[in-house]
Amino acid sequence: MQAIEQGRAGAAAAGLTERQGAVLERALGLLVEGGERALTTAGVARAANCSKESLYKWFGDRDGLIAAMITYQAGKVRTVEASAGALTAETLRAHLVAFAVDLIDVLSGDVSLALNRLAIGQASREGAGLGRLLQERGRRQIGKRAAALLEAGRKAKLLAFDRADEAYGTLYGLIVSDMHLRMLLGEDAAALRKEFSPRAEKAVDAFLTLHGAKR
Amino acid sequence: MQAIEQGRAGAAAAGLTERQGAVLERALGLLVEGGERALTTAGVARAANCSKESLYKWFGDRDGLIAAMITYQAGKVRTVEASAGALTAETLRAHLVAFAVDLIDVLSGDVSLALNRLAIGQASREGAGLGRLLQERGRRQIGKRAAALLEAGRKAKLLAFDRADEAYGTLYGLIVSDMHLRMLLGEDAAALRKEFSPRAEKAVDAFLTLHGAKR
DNA sequence: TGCGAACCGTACCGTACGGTACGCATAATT
DNA sequence: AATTATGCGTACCGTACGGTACGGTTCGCA
Repeated sequence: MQAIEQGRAGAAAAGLTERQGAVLERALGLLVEGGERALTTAGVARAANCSKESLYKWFGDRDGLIAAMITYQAGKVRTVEASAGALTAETLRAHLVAFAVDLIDVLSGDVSLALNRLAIGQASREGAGLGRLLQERGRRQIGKRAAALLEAGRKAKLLAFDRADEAYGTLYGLIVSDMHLRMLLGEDAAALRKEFSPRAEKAVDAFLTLHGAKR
Repeated sequence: MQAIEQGRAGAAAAGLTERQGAVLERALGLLVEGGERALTTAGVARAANCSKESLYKWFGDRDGLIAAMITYQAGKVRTVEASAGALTAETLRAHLVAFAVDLIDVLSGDVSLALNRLAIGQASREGAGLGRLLQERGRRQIGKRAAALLEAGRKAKLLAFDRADEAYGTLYGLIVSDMHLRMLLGEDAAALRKEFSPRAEKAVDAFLTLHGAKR
């Protein structure tokens, strides 16, 4: 588990007061606990011991509050930088397996699932603004890490592919398959995550079969 | 495009009046058009020229209406049975590519996306009842077809795998990757589908590289 | 010590929804 | 022809939510 949660970094990164960060934290808690229906302005105000007036002053709008929640949560997720040391076939494989485990950990997290459900629910109206926000903010860190890893593998002549994004898509599909959707639909995330553990190495091996250069 | 839509089959399959099927059709239209917020009992009654009282008599509840919509829609999707003829490497590959295209067609359909969004939105509360319903009803047909195809391929000694469900998971991941989630989050489904077309064969080739016996 | 800004708690308003009840028309049945 | 069932249209009720306004309080600052 290398995805680090830093308590106040999310607030600072988004240019928010510590108090506002605490409010967003409580809002995320409400969302995780009871879904979108629990995310009412009155409920957030009550849970965070602040007034609705402050909520509207700080975030402008209910959608602004949600957007701030997404940005705040994305700011909390930090991924380890790829080690710049020498890359062998074994270390590459280990890094890929670690990436797979971290990816599943992130996708199966309570807050991640709740925010994805919320954004998907709002996707029909409002032109997918929250969806894009979630996609960009959320995938940026994890995607950057994968891209760096793949690029390093290619530079070390351990991987072979034409386009890095396509290779990443293949890796992603092999790792995730339909697990994310099933979790979003309500299947027990913990059970699926446990069931996945032995599959991580298989997925990486499949990816190396497809894109490994020295096999 | 081999997923066939049969007008009244959905109604008959679910034991519904033709009139009730028409009502569900309008309800699906409303849902596709405006998302969950447009799916109000008054709106359905107005759009379908029926009374709210009839809605409650027929479907009991708003959730009952939604469940009926899912069942009705699932009853409309029929997939072609795998041709029982001789299976060569070329015909197997062609069947797999056709399956990939059909799978993306189904997943990117307006109604499918709308129902998935709805079920995901309701997944937090109510113990994932709609989610399971959608998963079982929706995946049954397409999954059965894939299983038959894979099993036939193994029997013809063209494919090699230990567990059919794991192989199917691999195939699914290679085909879909994160396209489904991106569409659910609001990315333009038509654009993604067009972008996917050339990738279908690559996905199948990758699957055959992993599980093809004669390579 | 006096002042102003920020903010909490609460009350309030308009709206919209789920669900129910009633009056009336239409069609089938006896 | 009379009766019954079905169902449409509408009105209604209770509730809950988003958003706004107001009085009182705390805290920093001069």
